[in-house]
Amino acid sequence: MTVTLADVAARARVSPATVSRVLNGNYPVAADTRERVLRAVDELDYVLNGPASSLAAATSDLVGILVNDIADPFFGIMAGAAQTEISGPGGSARAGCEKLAVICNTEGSPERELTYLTLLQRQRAAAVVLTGGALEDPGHIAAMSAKLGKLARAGTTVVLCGRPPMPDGDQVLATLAFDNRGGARRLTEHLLGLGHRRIGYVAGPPERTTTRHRLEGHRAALLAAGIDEPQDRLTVHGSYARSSGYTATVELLAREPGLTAVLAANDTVALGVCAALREKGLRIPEDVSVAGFDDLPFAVDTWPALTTVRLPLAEAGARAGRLVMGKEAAPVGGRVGVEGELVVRGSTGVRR
Amino acid sequence: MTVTLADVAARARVSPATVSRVLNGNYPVAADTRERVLRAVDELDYVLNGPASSLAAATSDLVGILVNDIADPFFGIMAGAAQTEISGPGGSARAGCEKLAVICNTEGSPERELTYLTLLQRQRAAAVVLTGGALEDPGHIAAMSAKLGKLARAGTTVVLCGRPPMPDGDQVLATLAFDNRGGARRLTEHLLGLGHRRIGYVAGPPERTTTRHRLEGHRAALLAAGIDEPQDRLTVHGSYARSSGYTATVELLAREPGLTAVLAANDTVALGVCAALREKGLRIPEDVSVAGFDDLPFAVDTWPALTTVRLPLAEAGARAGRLVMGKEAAPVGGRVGVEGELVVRGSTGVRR
DNA sequence: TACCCCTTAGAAAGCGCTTGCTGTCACGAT
DNA sequence: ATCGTGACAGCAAGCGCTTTCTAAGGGGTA
Repeated sequence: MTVTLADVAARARVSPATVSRVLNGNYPVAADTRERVLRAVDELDYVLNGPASSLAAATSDLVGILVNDIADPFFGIMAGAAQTEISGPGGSARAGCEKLAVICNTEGSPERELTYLTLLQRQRAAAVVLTGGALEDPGHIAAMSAKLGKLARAGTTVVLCGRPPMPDGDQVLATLAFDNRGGARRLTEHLLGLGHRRIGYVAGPPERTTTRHRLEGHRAALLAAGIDEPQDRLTVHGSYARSSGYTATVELLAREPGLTAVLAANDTVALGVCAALREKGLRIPEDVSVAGFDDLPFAVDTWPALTTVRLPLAEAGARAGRLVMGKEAAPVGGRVGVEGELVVRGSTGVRR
Repeated sequence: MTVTLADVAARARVSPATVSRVLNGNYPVAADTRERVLRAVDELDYVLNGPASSLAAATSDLVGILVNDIADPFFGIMAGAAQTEISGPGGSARAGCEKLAVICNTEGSPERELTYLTLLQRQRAAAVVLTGGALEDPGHIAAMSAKLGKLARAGTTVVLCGRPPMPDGDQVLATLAFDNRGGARRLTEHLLGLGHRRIGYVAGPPERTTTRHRLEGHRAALLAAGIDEPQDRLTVHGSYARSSGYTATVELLAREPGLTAVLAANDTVALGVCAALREKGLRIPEDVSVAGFDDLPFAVDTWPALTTVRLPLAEAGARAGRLVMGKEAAPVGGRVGVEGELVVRGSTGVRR
């Protein structure tokens, strides 16, 4: 029913071994033989049996990209860039041997993260890129570390992108970590420079490293400016969703009606913050300044446009893709810091 | 080096066949034997060899989801919902047999679309979901049709989501087609109802069916209202990117300074339209009304909020996932129309 | 002319799993 | 006591490919 290597071999009047070698191109085959084989492949419309090939060769051309939430452009942009780089040209010398770069959506669930890793391990994936902030839970970190270790030992290359380094980094080829602390710090300094002193902070989920790092940067800036009142009062945790920004802002305003600025966990959350403020009749930035984080594409289109910290998501994703494919040498130590750039737009202004 | 089925069998003191049956759960195995096997699996930390299993069983647990641009939430939302449904609970009775639902980013390229399909075919994928508008090119349609036919014959289930039906639909289990025509028509009628007569249209790439359908709906509404001047003058084609909306609006304004409304190919393009108008000093909606399409999450956060047509992306994606997994029976004829709902917000107003 | 080496093709042994078929055993029915 | 039957377990034959090893030819060199 389905065409096999043997069929192609018969048609080209060579042995299966020769067909395999033509297809893989890693063994000398005379030009006219190759020609004949390729013609047969074409005529029979032959498609290699991936599982059989992976079994025999003990490797596969599958590359996994794990993301927390693919509906969020933050991950979509990184994943897309990584995928382009991985399955793009130059990935490997021989034609017809493209990598199958696939995106796996963990929905932020630690279990699903591990499940996907197991599934990729089962498929003997050639490489894996993990994106997005990690969970702080020690149990999960240990489980991830163990799982990544197994993958690495089985020959799978692992790269982390936009995620803090593993405690014991030797399972991982390279880590691209965003400088969330520094970015948040610069953002808060910007606000302080505009005269703001009562600054609300809508943080992300407390169990994520990204949340903690951004919050730490924020607090460090406040502390450096001599503002050391108990900041917990002006910090509200939530999710990375827009609705979280809305709810948190209502809460913050109740706690401190004299708020003159609100910092959001990210741009999406900032949208919710703006909506809540507007609903209360507060003008942005005249009454309250607002800032986000990430600089997602829509940040420039809100009104006023969002002041934020630009993270080079596409560049980082692409670099992760190149690293994991060995197109680019891994840096010594395997760790690369990725800076965020403060982008000042209309949503922040001097304190009135 | 790596643990195999035989190792597990030895440890549990049963035959490999028994281990396989425990793992697959499709054959009676005595409770204590099963227990022993599972313990051995656990102790040895055994992970099934996917390729070997797929080869022997002639099926795999891979499910592909093709999207045009994963950085675009339009696709991210659909793909995420589909993936959740596919790899989620209830997908199959037996544990440890989750589907590996993966997203493949074609970047809108016909070649990459076919390449991914071949790659999935090579992996003997269990199912494939194709999202997003198709290309109008007859050559490509024929190639796709042929490829999908081969997949279907090889046992791969195919579902189209947010994409027009294939000309000869028997390769496909089901098609969820968005009613782009109807949505665009209602949107234009809304504008006409507000008194607008000079309506610019920023269309998407001419080679995509989505573009054509939306444009057809728009023109049908105009025609029904007795506006039959050569509409080409007020239509500009571009991409589905924000920048396209900006450029096109500049062009439209040059062609017709008396414009009182602009319809965009989608919400993202509408953002660019708004930016261009604002830059020209035109107020929205007082001077010019603007509307988008899709109702992406950010549409409510622009200022003013975007009037648009809501497409139930998550629902459609989820349904496609359920259909392709056989969790839901395919409708007779295999075709399902998905309606868009007009959502009126602040960006459209009566003509001044 | 004899020898060696290089190039290219084939034979065949797996890779690790699934599954049809063949036992084996215990039990109730005859 | 005998046989049929149902419930499990094992044997062994592949699934379609890769790759090592071996063989065959075809110059070049001495």
